[in-house]
Amino acid sequence: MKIGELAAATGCHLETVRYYEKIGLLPKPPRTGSGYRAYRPSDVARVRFIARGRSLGFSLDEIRSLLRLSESPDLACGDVDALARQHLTEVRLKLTQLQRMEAELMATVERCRGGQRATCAVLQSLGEPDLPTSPAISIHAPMG
Amino acid sequence: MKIGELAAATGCHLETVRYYEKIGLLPKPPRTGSGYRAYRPSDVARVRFIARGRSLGFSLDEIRSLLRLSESPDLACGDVDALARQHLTEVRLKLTQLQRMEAELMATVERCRGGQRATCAVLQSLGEPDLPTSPAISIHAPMG
DNA sequence: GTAAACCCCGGAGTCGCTACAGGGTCAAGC
DNA sequence: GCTTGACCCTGTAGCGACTCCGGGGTTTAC
Ligand SMILES: [Zn+2]
Ligand SMILES: [Zn+2]
Ligand SMILES: [Zn+2]
Ligand SMILES: [Zn+2]
Repeated sequence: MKIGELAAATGCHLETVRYYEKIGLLPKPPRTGSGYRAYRPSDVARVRFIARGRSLGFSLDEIRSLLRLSESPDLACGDVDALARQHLTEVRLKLTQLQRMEAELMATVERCRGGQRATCAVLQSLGEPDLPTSPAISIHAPMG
Repeated sequence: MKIGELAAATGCHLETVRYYEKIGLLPKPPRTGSGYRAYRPSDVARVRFIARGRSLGFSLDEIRSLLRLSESPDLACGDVDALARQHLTEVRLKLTQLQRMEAELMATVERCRGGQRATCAVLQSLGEPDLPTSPAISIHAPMG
């Protein structure tokens, strides 16, 4: 199976597949005579594992660890679970930050019901001299 | 006031201040004879405006627009509010994605109470062939 | 035979910083 | 006068996780 089919079967772009190969998340597949990558069905499973991990917010480095752990079938799953729980706390931290952000933003927007610019609550809130600035988290990062 | 004092007064790194200047968010300040940047108090307000905007999750581009809008004092605040409301919906979208992520992750982690790797619910969930992969959002981005 | 659809590679761009490397400047202490 | 250290300058490279582009080669269908 060629890279396009693999991409279609897993729902990700073929550039992404090449990227995963480049950073060592996918093994280098054999090539056809003309240099095309030739994948096997198990590669579909591996890419799907990665995609599903990403959709749970795992970083590619965490997924790399999970893949390694999944390849040694004798081990107990303690390490896997620890990694997942650790990641869950990261997610929850982000969640509370985002909730705070949403609350502040909503309060600000609600306060301003379209008057003059000079009394705009949004601008007032941004211009307030001594409000504490909580940690900035990225909302506009590209999301697949 | 020198860049270090500006940074201290606003709570951000001086590299960040230089970065804001580079991308045109801060005007180029005059220089001392030896080439040091010499800021005025109004620059503190501007950097704080940016920092507060970032802490509400606005992108630097959105903040650029907000700054421009804040500089034409005659306008009504309709555009400002529209931008803020638009951003609020972005935040809420991210929030629901993160909540979904948290719920799935928690359910998975709870299902697995540390047995054998072969029955690890986390690995099973990742290896499940036909689970839909929802959009991946970045959890591990650097956060100030 | 030729056009479309696929594949290859390498490099650059995204966002919002952060961290150097390799220098210049300034104030204080001896 | 000399050194030490804290500050400042520029320019560049790096982070994560892709995405897109240019400039080519290959395969497939009509
Ligand atoms: Zn994580
Ligand atoms: Zn307003
Ligand atoms: Zn926004
Ligand atoms: Zn487990």
